[in-house]
Amino acid sequence: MQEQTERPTRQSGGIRQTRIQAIMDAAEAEFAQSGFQGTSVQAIADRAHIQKRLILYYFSTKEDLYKEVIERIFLEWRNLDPVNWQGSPRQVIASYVDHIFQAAEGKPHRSKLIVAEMMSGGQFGIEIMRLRGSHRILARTVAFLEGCMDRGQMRRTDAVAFLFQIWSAQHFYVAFEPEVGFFLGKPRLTAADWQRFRTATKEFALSYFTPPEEDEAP
Amino acid sequence: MQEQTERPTRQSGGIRQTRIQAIMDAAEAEFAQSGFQGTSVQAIADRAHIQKRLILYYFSTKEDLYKEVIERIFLEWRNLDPVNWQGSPRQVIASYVDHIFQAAEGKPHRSKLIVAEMMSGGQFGIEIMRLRGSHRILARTVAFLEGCMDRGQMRRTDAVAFLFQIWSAQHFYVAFEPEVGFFLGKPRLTAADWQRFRTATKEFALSYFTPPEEDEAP
DNA sequence: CCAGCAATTCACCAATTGGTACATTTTCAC
DNA sequence: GTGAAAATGTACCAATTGGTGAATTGCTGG
Repeated sequence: MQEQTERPTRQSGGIRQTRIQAIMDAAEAEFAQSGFQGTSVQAIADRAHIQKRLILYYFSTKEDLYKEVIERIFLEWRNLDPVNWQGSPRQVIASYVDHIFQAAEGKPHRSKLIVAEMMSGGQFGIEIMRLRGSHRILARTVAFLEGCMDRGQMRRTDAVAFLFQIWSAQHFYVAFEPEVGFFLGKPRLTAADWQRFRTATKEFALSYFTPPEEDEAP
Repeated sequence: MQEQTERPTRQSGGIRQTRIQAIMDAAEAEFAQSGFQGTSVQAIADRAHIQKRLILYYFSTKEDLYKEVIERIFLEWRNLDPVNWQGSPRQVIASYVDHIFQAAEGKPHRSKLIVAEMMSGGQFGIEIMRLRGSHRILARTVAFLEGCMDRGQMRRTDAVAFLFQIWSAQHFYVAFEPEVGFFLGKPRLTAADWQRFRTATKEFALSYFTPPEEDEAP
């Protein structure tokens, strides 16, 4: 990835990075709401309280901005992925679910933007995943799960589908917040609601594993 | 709603219904791909091989068309919802999962469009659900599940979250087809892939229920 | 203090947007 | 057939789209 190969390359004060971050934050929210085609540069400018021209100064095209926003998301997601893999399988999975739900609750835009990107074909997102070798992350996690199965710690099942089931729950609660809220009779989900569904998802995932030892803390 | 209170109200030949269906089909696909804001009337016209003017003749505004497309989706979904509720709980749930996955696989646009609508706030979709009293469908299904729990046929759990888990899987495979395909090393999901994930989702759902009687066919 | 570059603003472009006015052609009950 | 409504085509509208040129402001090192 070309970190420094921006437009006006030189060394730069903090202003540059500040602006870029502000623009990308605003773009993330707008793209998440209306997708790439549905988002105008003007809308991003309005949200960032900035001149439209400035956006096209820092990012030469709307597409460039979009790509960099997506790239940033995948970059951040990578960090919270394997969750160290320490502790018992149950602890690892519980921690994994907690982490991705926490990320989704804290920055719902990120999750929504990826959903929008995939729904419109996912060409940019897939390209980045390809470059990053994202399939390795999945392969590693699947290997971990199948190891658990081999050792009799986990009920045998389709490991890939098992992972997708967890991912899908996270994306669902973010993307369908209005609908979930409607069914719950409230306009927005509260922290308690999020905890409820995170717990339920964790319970589902853990139901595949053999019960904990007596000396293991919940 | 007002079925006949269209624009040119009179009785009308088959041409009218044919055109309207063609327009709505094209609109469904375009809206699903790019959302409401991101879809131009021209794009819909191109896909339907029709003049743009004609779309605004049958539907006075883009928003009208959008609303009617959404309404049609909810209308069709309602039909395949309760699945008669006949047979053992296991059979009912298995049939339920089969039906919604079959619907998603057959008409992925419908599912994607609802996702897009919810991500952009869901104002139109929620309004329609409110008018239709969609919460009743959920309540009825939840009651069914809790009845199963009371009778000891199902492991006790959060019934609402259980249902959401099934819904989320369906939406996930539709919306994330490019990503799922990437992980599977293929551009698009085959019928076999769909069957794989449908089976996995069914297996997950059924794992909450007590094992079948010996005399029950799988 | 000022040269030089980064940051910002103003004005503008052609193309496209959703939508309309109006003329013309098809359709169809009588 | 005929008349009237429905369906379609042509031309157009003001507003917005992504993007550019060039001038202006602000900052910082020498």
